[in-house]
Amino acid sequence: MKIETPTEKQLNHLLDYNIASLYPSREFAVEALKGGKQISIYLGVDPSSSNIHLGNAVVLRKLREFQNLGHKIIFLIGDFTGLIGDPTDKTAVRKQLTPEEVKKNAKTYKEQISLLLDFDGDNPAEIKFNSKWLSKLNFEDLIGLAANFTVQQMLERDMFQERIKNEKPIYLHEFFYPLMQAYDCVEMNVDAEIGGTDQTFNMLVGRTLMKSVLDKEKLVFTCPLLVGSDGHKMSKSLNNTIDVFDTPSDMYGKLMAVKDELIIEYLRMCTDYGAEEIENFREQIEEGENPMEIKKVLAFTVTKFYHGENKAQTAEKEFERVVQKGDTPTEIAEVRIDETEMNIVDLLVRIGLANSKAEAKRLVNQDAVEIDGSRERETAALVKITNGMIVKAGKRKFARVIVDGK
RNA sequence: GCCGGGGUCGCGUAGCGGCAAUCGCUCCAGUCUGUAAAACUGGCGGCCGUAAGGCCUUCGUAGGUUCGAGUCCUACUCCCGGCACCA
Repeated sequence: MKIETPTEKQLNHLLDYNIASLYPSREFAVEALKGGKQISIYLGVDPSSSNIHLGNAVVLRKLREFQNLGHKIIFLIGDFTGLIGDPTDKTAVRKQLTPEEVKKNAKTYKEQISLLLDFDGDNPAEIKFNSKWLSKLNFEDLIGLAANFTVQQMLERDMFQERIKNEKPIYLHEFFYPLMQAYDCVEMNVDAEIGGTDQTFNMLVGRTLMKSVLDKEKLVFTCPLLVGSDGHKMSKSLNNTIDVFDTPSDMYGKLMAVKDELIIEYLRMCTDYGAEEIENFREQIEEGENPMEIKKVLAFTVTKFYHGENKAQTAEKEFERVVQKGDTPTEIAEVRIDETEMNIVDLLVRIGLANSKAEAKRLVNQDAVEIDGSRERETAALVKITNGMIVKAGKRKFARVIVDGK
């Protein structure tokens, strides 16, 4: 199928921006893409977590770029591979998902990636599930597949080397993961695959297989990995992800919590700002501009991308009010109480601002508790309960007390 | 099957038979600032007590020894490594 020939600029952006490496080579990719011929490119994702985060979004946005240029996008949900567990970058063996978990996670994916890929229009992205073909393979097929690779090739993988060194187990089934992923490519007969740099090995196994089975040179694009807001690997277990489904204020707040040193990296990987604009931001920070201001641009831009301008603005105003100025948020949880007077510690537990009395006391002793704006320092204090009273514990925990008159 | 290592606060760890129990991370709070960034300080099992303090519960499970057990013994259980068996 013919599509419009990309401009030099589009092509360069596509192949250089937020791309870590290209296989077999950049020249090969240029050749494949400049002719105005539609290629099919896919991204495979394990439904191991139900949330798509900004790290996943880097790759998805790159896919969108391909889509906008007229290329065919396939989003493959690894509902079958998820059952086995990708051994990638795990020192220990990954927990295998139950079919229920896989199903549940896969379900929410489409909604989330609709924010990033176009599922309508005349070139809609397509979703596929690899259980469709992988579950049909029999043992004979599997052996045939496995015969394309040597154990040495599999063991080449850094992570396996690491495990051998540390005397950690490598289970046989872990070799099947790249094999299955490779089979996905063959089955879909795609022209290209994209993924994070952590997927390089798996994607290259697919390249090898396509070459030997279909005599086809599959293009492989790897995207750099976005680090979490704290600078560590972005991972759900480290609790440092920013999810595309986060509420606007959460998203905005989490982005503001990104370390200063990561601002530029986040701008480059999570926004549509071009290289010159980002260079501009970098210079501004270097010249002494308050990084906070740039971070607000980042937070706003990203929040706007996922939630729209209005909600992003609301989130920004809320952040300025609550966090920067220390005011009360507009939305506060309400708690009904039918007492007229309560000990401060009991009150904190009752309205859910503390999990235990000991914790509540700690908060009071740490000067973290305010009632209607005045700080409460005595754990023995009795508090008169008044309707609409606002209790604050720490910077972010608020509750409004509603007197439940009987 | 045999040998060895291990299961302690969310995670990772320390712990001569004698203090809810080390350290790092996360986390929470305060100060400051420029934000929920950075830095600094403090906290981080529960209940009672204004407090000093008291009590209770916790180191895989169940027993035992002991004035006293995370620490010693026995059984069980789960995890990890090696060897053996096997082709």
